[in-house]
Amino acid sequence: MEKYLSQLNEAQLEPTLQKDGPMIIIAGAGSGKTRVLTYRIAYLMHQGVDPFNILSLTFTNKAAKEMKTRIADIVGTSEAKNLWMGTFHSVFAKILRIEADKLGFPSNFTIYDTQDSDKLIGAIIREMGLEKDVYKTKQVRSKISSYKNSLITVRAYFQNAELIEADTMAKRPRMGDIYKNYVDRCFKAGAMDFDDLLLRTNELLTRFPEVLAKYQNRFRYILVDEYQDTNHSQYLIVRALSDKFQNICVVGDDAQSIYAFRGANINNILNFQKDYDDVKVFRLEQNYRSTKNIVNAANSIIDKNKTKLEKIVWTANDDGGKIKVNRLMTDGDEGRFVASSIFEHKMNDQLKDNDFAILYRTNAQSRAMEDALRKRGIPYRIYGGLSFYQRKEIKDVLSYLRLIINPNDEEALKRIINFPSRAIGQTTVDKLVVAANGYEKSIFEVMKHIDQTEVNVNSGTRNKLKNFVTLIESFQVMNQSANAFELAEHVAKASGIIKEYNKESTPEDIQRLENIEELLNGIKDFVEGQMELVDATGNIAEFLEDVALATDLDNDKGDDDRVALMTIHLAKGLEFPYVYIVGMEEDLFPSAMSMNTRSELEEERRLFYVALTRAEKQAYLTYTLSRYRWGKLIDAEPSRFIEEIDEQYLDVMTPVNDPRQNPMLSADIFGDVEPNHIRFKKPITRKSEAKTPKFVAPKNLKPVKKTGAANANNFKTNLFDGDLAVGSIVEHSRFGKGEVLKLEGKGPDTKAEINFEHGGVKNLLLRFAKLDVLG
DNA sequence: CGTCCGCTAATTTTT
DNA sequence: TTAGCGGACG
Repeated sequence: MEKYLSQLNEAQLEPTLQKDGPMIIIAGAGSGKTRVLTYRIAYLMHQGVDPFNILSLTFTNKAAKEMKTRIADIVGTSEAKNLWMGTFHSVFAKILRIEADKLGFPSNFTIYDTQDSDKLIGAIIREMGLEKDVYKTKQVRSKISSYKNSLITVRAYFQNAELIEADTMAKRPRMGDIYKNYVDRCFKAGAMDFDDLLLRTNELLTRFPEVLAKYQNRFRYILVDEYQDTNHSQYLIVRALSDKFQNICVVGDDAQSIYAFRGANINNILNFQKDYDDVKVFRLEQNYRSTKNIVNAANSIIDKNKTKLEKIVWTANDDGGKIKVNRLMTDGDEGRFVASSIFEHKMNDQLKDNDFAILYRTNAQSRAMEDALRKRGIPYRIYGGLSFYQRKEIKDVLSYLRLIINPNDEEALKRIINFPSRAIGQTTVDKLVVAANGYEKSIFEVMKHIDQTEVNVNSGTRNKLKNFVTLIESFQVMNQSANAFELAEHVAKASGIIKEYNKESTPEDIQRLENIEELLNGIKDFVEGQMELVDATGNIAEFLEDVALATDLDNDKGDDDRVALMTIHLAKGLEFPYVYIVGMEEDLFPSAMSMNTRSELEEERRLFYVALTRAEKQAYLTYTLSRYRWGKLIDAEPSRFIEEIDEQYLDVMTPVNDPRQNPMLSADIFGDVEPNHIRFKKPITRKSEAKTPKFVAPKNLKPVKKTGAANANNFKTNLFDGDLAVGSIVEHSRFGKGEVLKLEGKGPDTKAEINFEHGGVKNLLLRFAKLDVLG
């Protein structure tokens, strides 16, 4: 143990050795807080605290896993195994499964993801006959989510005249009824959404004092990481559980609070000292990660915020290079600039691809970056966005598995009852839903006893419904004896999903089959991994829980050498030698939606602070003069955040008085020439940008691994009128070969009438059509 | 009941 | 610029 403790500096050692009582560690970016947390837990165990009595809550499952591994290295694997460690959601999902019956839930309750919630809310709005333009599904969902995060239950809502008044004023007087229906339907389906995992935990701890006492006694030492991002619901859970022993250690950085939009309350960390008696306060202010220039620049930014805890982050590291600021003409140029720059660094400084990260405010910005990296043959990996588990084919397979575990799962059932097609249409499903609501049973129950119900369907449909029930029940029988992998493989085949995608061999279908195969492999890995664990069964239910709460980051093996692309939110907690922060423009960053109030703007500023402090050696900022948004070129202005950085830490590469100067850029505009040998052939104008063929991403990119070079071949470029003439022979990925009959219009807006061998005569806009010219 | 087609809204961030 | 939804038709 001493060996490890000697690795800590004075400021880190103090909180590590502080065993009892409430404490807060205010930890600046890159100050080694993970190390402190890790060693503190190890030290607690070294001091004789039973790992069963330690609860550690982290922000991602990956963080938990890493911490556990590091602790295992110090105290031994068998001891580390007994620690409770994970995200709020995963830890309390586990507890809720144990205590589910008290709340009237089955222990195998389903966890609804956002998509499931949206579908259910949409269905309820439709069933209630409300106008979908007034009651927008996503708005309603986020409203319900914020109620839940503030512990406003349906009953509390209806008792709160102010809330009702507010919703009425907002022209949504039925909000409360939708909320009630949503909660009822989730309950009946045996399902909890993300917010329920916290809300129901609170309900459990409040309504059942003996349960609270049980977990208070169990979790004698509680640690919470990223405390600045906890919401009210999480705050109350932590308070309740720590109330008896008061051995509560929270770690966080108010300057990195970036999840207010999801209910996080920065006051939780600002007010911690008021919540407990005799709080010990520790500060970690030395940054070990970044250069002086980066640390100081970041400090000069966060200084602009009014709401903050005082702390001074400093570093003993080298000055390093100043932060480079580059202006580009368009987002396409921005991508090419970043790709060139990465390419140069790799060559000149002997760096690896995973030394680089490209960070952006919105997921939509990844496209331009991808295109440029792919052209350059630089391998990359996109984090976030549409995750693997949200893909249609994957969700379909998972829905079968979900239904096996919990046949009341309404969203899973609706998804697959007619996929693959069983001739059970919307009309029939609507009737079933009505009946289910009437009988206060789940849809599956109604189907099971269809002959004893009043549901008005003909005998043919009746049989189809019975067949579906039989199919699911046969899977359930198999689940008694088979492991998760055997079951999933059987389901994929017997449900007809595999056959469905084997029908035609379009590239999309092939991709989908590959994805399903990858899912099955994942399940296999999971089963094998579970064999080693004591308290795990290898059952499909456990796999589904992992999936429901997994984030894209959690699945990262971290072993491949690729440039990382992700939103700044996702980058929190990570570090990279070279960081490119792109799209530094007003209305984009800070986002146009976040400039209404001071607190929103301050959150954007903290987000920028997070972005900048990811960089170890060098940070780049880029912005453009115009950017494609909604398919149109929109003028852009540089972000106010650039100006807010003290200029002594900046290297402005493209001064404002010289709009075209940009030596790196020209290389890629006209082809992939080595950056150092380029000369401008033409001034860079919008026209030359337009002439650059734009790559069109395929419908289904390989989800997890993406190598630029590997995919480059199959792309079809978008055509312009000059490329085609009447009589040209073209090929389309779906319609096959065809002859151009007529051309109409100019430039990218050209319309072409083409007679295809599959599909006959079609009118296509060249701007969108994916065509190859054959002759 | 299923498929095709055209309209519309989305782009803030996610456990 | 695209995905997703609803309406029309077979």
